[in-house]
Amino acid sequence: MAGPAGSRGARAATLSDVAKLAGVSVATASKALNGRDHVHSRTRARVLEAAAQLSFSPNSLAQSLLAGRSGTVGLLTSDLVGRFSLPILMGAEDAFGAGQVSVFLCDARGDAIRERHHVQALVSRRVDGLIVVGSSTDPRPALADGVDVPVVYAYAPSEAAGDLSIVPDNIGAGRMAIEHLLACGRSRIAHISGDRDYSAARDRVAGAAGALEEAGLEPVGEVAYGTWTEGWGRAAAGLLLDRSPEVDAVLCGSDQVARGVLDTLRDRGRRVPEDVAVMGFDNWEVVATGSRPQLTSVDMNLEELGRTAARALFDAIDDEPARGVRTMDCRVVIRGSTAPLS
Amino acid sequence: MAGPAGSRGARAATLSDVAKLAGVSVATASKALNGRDHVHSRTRARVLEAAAQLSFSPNSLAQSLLAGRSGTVGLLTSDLVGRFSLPILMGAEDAFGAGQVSVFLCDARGDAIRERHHVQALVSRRVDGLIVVGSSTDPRPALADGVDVPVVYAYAPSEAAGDLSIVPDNIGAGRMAIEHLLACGRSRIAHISGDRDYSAARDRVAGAAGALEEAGLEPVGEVAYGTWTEGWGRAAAGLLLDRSPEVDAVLCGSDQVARGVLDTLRDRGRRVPEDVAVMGFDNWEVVATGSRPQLTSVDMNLEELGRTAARALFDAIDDEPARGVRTMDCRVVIRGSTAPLS
DNA sequence: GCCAGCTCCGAAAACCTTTTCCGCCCGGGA
DNA sequence: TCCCGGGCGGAAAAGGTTTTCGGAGCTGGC
Repeated sequence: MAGPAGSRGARAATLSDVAKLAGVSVATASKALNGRDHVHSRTRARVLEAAAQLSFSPNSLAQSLLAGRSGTVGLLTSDLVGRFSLPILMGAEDAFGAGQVSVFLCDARGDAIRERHHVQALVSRRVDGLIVVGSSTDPRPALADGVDVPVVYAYAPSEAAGDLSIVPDNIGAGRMAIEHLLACGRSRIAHISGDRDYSAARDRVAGAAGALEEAGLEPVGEVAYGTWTEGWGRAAAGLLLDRSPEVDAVLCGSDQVARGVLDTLRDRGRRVPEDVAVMGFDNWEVVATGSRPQLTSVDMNLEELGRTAARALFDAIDDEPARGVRTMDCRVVIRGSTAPLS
Repeated sequence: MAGPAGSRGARAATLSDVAKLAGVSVATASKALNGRDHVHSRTRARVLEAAAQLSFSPNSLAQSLLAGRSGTVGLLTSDLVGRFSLPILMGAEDAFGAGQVSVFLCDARGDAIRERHHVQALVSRRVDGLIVVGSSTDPRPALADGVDVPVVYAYAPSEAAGDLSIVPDNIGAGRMAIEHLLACGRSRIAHISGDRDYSAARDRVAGAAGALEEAGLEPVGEVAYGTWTEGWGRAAAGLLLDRSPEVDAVLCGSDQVARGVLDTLRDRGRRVPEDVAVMGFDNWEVVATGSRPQLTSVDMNLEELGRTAARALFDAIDDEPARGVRTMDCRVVIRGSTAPLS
């Protein structure tokens, strides 16, 4: 059933088992399996045959021990449950998987103790590097000293200037969003944001304000800060329509807020996008495509951010360390909730 | 700056470095650090001091090599992007994290080749066990033979009867949902499901049908199969109201479908929950709490499922293997969209 | 026939830790 | 003073792999 390799519990075949079966030394078996020179093709074939027969799988622990590199990295998230860690994680996993690197996943659940604990374990396992994924774009404390492997911070930058961090360009994103609305011919643009305590919210607002000002336009009303929820979107939109009924576009702090805004607009009989254009943030696929009309949104390219972080970590491992904060461009994904004024 | 341990690139301190600094042999150093007997307390203190000074961290690779177990497990998902893998993964990570087990995360992206590749890598890294997380509750092929570590299948059961699988009890969930609606005094209950190709959809329907029959009730209309989207929910609800306006409760295949149903009910002037109760499935927090009214939903307890899978894997590693399919109970989370008829 | 040179293979060290077993030294008792 | 025992520390092996270096065997040329 389980093939000639024997069933579960049988000790895994080792290189010297293979060598014995092939009638050669371990050294020769190693060279044969690794494609080294100075092995006769007949011998090589015999070794390969023996290895296949025993379903030999080289022990990476031994290889790593000898090589001084484990071919593993640690991915340390502070909040897996959040929506932003996952795509980053996927991008990183993707980039590493291609390069034969295995990934240790650790979730600190926002707890510093737990984080130290995980870091300690990873160091002990001799990971070649570490990616630290934050749960918001606010700067976070650097890892404790004594971690002498390369570290790349993703999403949340490190507070220490000497570290390398990869973050989305939220200022540019705010600018981009406004530019899209302007391109749609809108000029009375309001901004319903999310939680003011998040730098992501403030940065987007700053970018948007900059773009408006450059276009010589005044924002409609104050920027409305609140929470990242549909409920807030509904409430803030109601207030907005009461105070500034002339509004012809609403930029929202997140897709959820935008959903709430859409709800209120529909209740008040405003057509989207004909009367009012609505734009979200984060491009959360199911939310953005589930709404009526589908939601134009800004995508932070988080998967690409994860891939970039992974590549940066590769470089750092290969002794080409970088430092500072690198920002990644966002992109506007256009759907039905924004359209040119006719 | 980086402390006495030396900066990045300096070879990590080894046990013999510690021994040398403490003026003892490696054997003694090992015993001292591991709390073994036959070490004088003065000696032990000296060793501990030396270890701290060098910020010594034992090399897990060497330990694993010697011990014959690595203290690592593989978590193999077929679809990380899906909504169901993540909670399972978190539960498992949680259960393992408590022990001293590290988790390798691999995403096969639904590709069998990629999956084999990952399994091969994990075997080579000598993981002590494997959890395979499927993307739907439909049975999936077992891992290839030749994997001689324990494997637990989560969410999607293995097709091979000898394997151990942990899956949510969707039949029971369907039953539970109906029982809740009955308890609310509803008797004209329709079911708008998701994609018929998913056993999750069919199982929930079967459970719901059984509960209705036991209550001596006829379902309102046929079960409507479609897709797992808001759009489908809106469309199906429209049809339902046209054909069976007497309906007083709608059980939906997912929270997204339920959102769509809520939309249509609102458009048609039906009050929820006064006129019609609506119930979702999956208890997707942001979706369920973002809607108006908030959505009663069935939670599959996926995090608990992940924890259970992890514990089962522990048992299997400790030579207490189990087999067959174990189902996990679901639970109803009651919110505003269902309430007793007044 | 002998030697040079090339091809192929094997012995051994290295990576780092744990554990077993042995030996040393010191104190106490005869 | 001698012996014994107990307490403490050290040498060495084991775990599996890679690499280096040396050596064996064979062929071809003189």
